[in-house]
Amino acid sequence: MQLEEIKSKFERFLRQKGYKITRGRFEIIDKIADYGPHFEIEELVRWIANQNRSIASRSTIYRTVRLLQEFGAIREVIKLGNRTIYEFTAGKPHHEHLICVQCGKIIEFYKEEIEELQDKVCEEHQFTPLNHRLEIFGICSHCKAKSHED
Amino acid sequence: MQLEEIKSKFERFLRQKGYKITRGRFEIIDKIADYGPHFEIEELVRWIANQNRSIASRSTIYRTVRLLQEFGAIREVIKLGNRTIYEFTAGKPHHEHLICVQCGKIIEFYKEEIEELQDKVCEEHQFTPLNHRLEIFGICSHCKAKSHED
DNA sequence: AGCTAAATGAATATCATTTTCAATAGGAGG
DNA sequence: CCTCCTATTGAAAATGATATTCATTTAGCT
Ligand SMILES: [Mn+2]
Ligand SMILES: [Mn+2]
Ligand SMILES: [Zn+2]
Ligand SMILES: [Zn+2]
Repeated sequence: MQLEEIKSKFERFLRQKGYKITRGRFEIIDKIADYGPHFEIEELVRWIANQNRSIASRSTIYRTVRLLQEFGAIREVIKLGNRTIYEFTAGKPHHEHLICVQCGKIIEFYKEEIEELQDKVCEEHQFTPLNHRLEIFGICSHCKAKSHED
Repeated sequence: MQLEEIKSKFERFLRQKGYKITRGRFEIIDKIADYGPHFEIEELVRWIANQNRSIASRSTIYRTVRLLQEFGAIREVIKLGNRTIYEFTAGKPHHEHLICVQCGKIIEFYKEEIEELQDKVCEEHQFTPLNHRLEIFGICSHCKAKSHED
């Protein structure tokens, strides 16, 4: 289980930054890990609020997600309309996404060659890449099949 | 000059949809074409408002940008924070972007091989791609040089 | 235990974008 | 050219995600 490892690294991160170790922050990490691979903050806020014991307010959840991004355990992966979908990168290898615009399904993929070509492009432009995001929007096989039914 | 061509195709599009041909819509196209390759709507609204004769209200500008997206002359190319950067695709070939997180500079590029690999990935997942966006965030050569000065 | 700065929650603000609604203007038909 | 119907427009208000404010609480040091 690497969740504990991430939490202890996060603890070190907080200490080093002079931030405090609070129960709320670690409970939010647990909830995010429980929630699933991809989430929207509002969705998470509602999900947490619907549980017996509310562990943190909306403000704290937003603040903690920001902190976890700074730390590097969370990244923004899809931006569509006014929605931002995050993911808990927690030891997961880097990857990109196919997003079904019909049903919202998210498929993950990784193509080494695409990554290499990106580095090549950056070199050609003397550009120092920090991060990137490749979003492919389209129709998943399930939705495709369904639309042929009628 | 293909701007005129685009406008006449847009006119056909409007007619076909049962929409009306209004002066405002075409003046907004002219302004967008004048403005530059990439724009944010609020920026455009302010820019248009600062000109002698105001050609359209904020609402109409938003509505027209949406219409032009539907028509296919404009696409969302970068989403960073709460900012959306659009571009007038007006006959321009498809491309992706490098975005300097320091100065905001946008560099365009196109790599045929990346496009092909994307199609391959989609096939592998029986996914029908409609459109995609590859954003590479980093530091441009100019900002890099500047940060080495001190 | 006592002190101080950081964290928290609730309410409020912000910012981009959308919607509402009353007034106006295309454009089809006469 | 006139009339009527409907789409469009502008201004203001609403929305929705996220950020900020501020009074209160808490972590962590002495
Ligand atoms: Mn993912
Ligand atoms: Mn571009
Ligand atoms: Zn689907
Ligand atoms: Zn730069």
